[in-house]
Amino acid sequence: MNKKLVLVDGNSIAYRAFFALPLLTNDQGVYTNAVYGFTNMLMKILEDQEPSHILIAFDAGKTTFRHEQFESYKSDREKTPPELSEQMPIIKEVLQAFQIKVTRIELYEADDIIGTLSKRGEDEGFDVRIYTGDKDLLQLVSERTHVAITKKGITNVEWFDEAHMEEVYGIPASHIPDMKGLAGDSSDNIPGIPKVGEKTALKLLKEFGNIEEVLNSSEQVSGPKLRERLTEFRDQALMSKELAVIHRESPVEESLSDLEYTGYETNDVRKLFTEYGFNSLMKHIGVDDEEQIEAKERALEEFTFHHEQEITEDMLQSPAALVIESPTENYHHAEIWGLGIVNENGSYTVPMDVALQSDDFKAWLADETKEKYVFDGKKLTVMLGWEGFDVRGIVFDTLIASYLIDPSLSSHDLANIAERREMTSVLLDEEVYGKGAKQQKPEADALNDHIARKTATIWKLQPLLKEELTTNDQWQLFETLELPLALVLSEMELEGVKVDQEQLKQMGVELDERLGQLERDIHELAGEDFNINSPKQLGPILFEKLGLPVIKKTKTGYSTAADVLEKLEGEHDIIPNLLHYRQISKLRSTYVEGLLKVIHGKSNKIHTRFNQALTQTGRLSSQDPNLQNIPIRLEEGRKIRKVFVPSEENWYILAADYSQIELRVLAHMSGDEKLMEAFHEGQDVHTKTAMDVFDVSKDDVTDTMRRNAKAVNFGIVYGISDYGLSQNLGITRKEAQSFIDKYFETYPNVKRYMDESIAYAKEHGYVTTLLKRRRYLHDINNRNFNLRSFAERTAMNTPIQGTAADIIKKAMVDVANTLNDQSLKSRLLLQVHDELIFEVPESELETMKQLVSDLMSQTISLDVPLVVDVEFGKTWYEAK
DNA sequence: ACAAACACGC
DNA sequence: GACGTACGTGTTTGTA
Repeated sequence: MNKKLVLVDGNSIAYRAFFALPLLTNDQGVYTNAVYGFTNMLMKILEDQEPSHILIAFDAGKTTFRHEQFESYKSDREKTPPELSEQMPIIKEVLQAFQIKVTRIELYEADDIIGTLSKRGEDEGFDVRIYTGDKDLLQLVSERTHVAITKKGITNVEWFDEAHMEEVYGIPASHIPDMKGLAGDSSDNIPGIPKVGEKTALKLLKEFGNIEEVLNSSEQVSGPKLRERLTEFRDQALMSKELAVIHRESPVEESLSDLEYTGYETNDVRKLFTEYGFNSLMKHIGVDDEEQIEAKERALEEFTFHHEQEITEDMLQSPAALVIESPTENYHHAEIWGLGIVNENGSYTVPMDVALQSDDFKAWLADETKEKYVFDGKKLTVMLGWEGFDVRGIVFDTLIASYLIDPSLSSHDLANIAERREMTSVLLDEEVYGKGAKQQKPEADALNDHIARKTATIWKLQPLLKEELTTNDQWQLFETLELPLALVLSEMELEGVKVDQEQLKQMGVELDERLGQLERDIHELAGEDFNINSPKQLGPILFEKLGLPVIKKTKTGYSTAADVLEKLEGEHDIIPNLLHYRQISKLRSTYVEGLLKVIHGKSNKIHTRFNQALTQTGRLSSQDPNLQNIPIRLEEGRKIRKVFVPSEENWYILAADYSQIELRVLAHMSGDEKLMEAFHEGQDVHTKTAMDVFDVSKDDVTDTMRRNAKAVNFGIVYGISDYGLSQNLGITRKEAQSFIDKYFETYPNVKRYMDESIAYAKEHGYVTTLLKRRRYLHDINNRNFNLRSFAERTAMNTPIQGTAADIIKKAMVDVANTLNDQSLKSRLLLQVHDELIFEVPESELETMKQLVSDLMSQTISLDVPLVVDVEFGKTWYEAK
């Protein structure tokens, strides 16, 4: 048998895993990110190496024999964060479950254990493979011993054998301590020689051999300063080298035969993975999805329900939990599988065709006084809407409740919502039905069981979630804003938007022609045919064949993104053609073909779906198709809007948008007089910002000043960093930072408000909007600068963007109610973050212009006016 | 089936 | 000492 000894630097890998992953916790709130990363790495090692022998070495306590030589050894090292220390025992548990030997020795480091065992291994004819993040261990590389150094991420490593050592360092492995002796190592607080870094050290060693020879030949070294330092710090260098030498005769008790690896018990590992929530790792230990689900099914609570072949009086009570089951993601094309009702009388399922034929059921659905608890009422309402049913009386929606309680949760599936509240009453749809191509309808009994469980879960969750909302002071937000909005959105989605299909096709033909011409030109300019849509093919052509300067690289090669191409505009005729090609290509695929694909067969309209429970800020999103990113900035793209037309003769498209709503919200929430002034006086806010920031009069504001001011305003609203701003303006980070500083000097109350937001977040762990929407910022006190900075920017930005979202949502509810109350025919069709799109009969145009503008600007009262611009036209394009 | 690169809106 | 930088959706390519 192949003798292969794998030695792992446990502390190093744990550290790496901890910092590479966000601070995950399992459902008990135990931190698990380092355990997860470590386990992932461990399994990769076992898979890749199939070791015959393996050991994980850990450091012992704080002091080691090296401290006797040099007391400040590793003294500057930051203390291990408690969030990581807590995880070390769990890592040991994992290793135990995997039946892998672990060791540590007092006064020695993991390095020394590894050094000793690798030597013993080599002597006994083993191939040795070492995993670590610490380059010190490279000194052990030999013909039989290879070292893997962790790179970006956790499971990525760079392998060093003798040849690769030569390539990278140009010195033999055994001279790594010599290098440390000269260059030192700030992370271990090894001093080395001041001002000598890795580069210099390598140069010297390549020239003279080892450290002693370098020091002895110091008079031959070029550079007088360096020569002096070599003499002056001679002893320090020698001591540094000694510190870096790994001890290869440490008192390791384990013999090699103790380290023999015979594998693990799947069950032990599975138990542990379940405990810590490592479901994604299950498949790596040969526990497949079905086994997992079976295990879960066995764990489900006992549950009984009645499957009936007719709708009965017992079912149509109030309140009741209601499930209309459909596996179809896009509910405009839903296949309905069944119906579940749970109320005081019990739990029922009924075949859907039976329910659809029942007038009693239809009346119950449409009866506002019959209170219904649901999961995703919008989906339910739209699905039944397509079937000609009206749904009223939804008074609780578990999806929306879960979203409001914590939008940051990665999943608001019913099973997850329940699981978080210690309920084991239901499985995920995916677990029952399978996913993707493997999805299939189960046997009737299993299907009805699942439907009944879902319905019962909603029933049981309702009081819990209501309590949580109340505790969070979010009940009003839920009841008067989000829940009514869900109904408004369902009407918008069901109504759909009419598009001029013929015109869209015509645009497709024209774009095709232009694309063909551009393609020919580009191929000619490149001197060869290639796939222009492939950055992988385009990169080498631009930056190798045509020799254009490389501005930016991506993970996988050259960046060919628009901002890069724009910098190359003057360099080659191919560039403008490429930019144009990209633009046209986007229009054709996403907008022309994309929209044609989603015209609904039954209505000949486009029916998007708004996701009301997704964004972290409270905004909506739109999909299938996304009607919130229809082109507007460039004229060519904007023409797409011409195909969006009213669905009836002599009607108009009316667009009403809030002017600068986020900045107005900021002015209101911060109470900054200077910023409020701009809005009270009805000035152009970017010009006003430029005047204030650059301290000039209105006439002296240059285009550049206004552009900079606008970018800073933009940055404030979106919470971008100095880096983001610098990218936007094509300036350095320093310059961007100084703009931001100036902005805060100019608007001190904005600064104060931002600081208060951060302080609030640090104290409470979340920030809120005007209407009590919440966003938790888990990294707000993180030691990692970037994560913390990001959380801080989010703390500043979310109350602003989120409040703007609150406002337009409230306006939507107001508008929908008023249209209804006044029996107007006009219909709300779309929302695009700060604007509402309607279709309006000619006879209502004047009424609507006034009404919509008034309702939107008065839906909430701020200390600055909310200004609404209203436009209309025969198409969306003309409503500008 | 999934990731990467790119581009559109706010 | 480096982390990776507003959010969301959709398209295409290219690989597993």
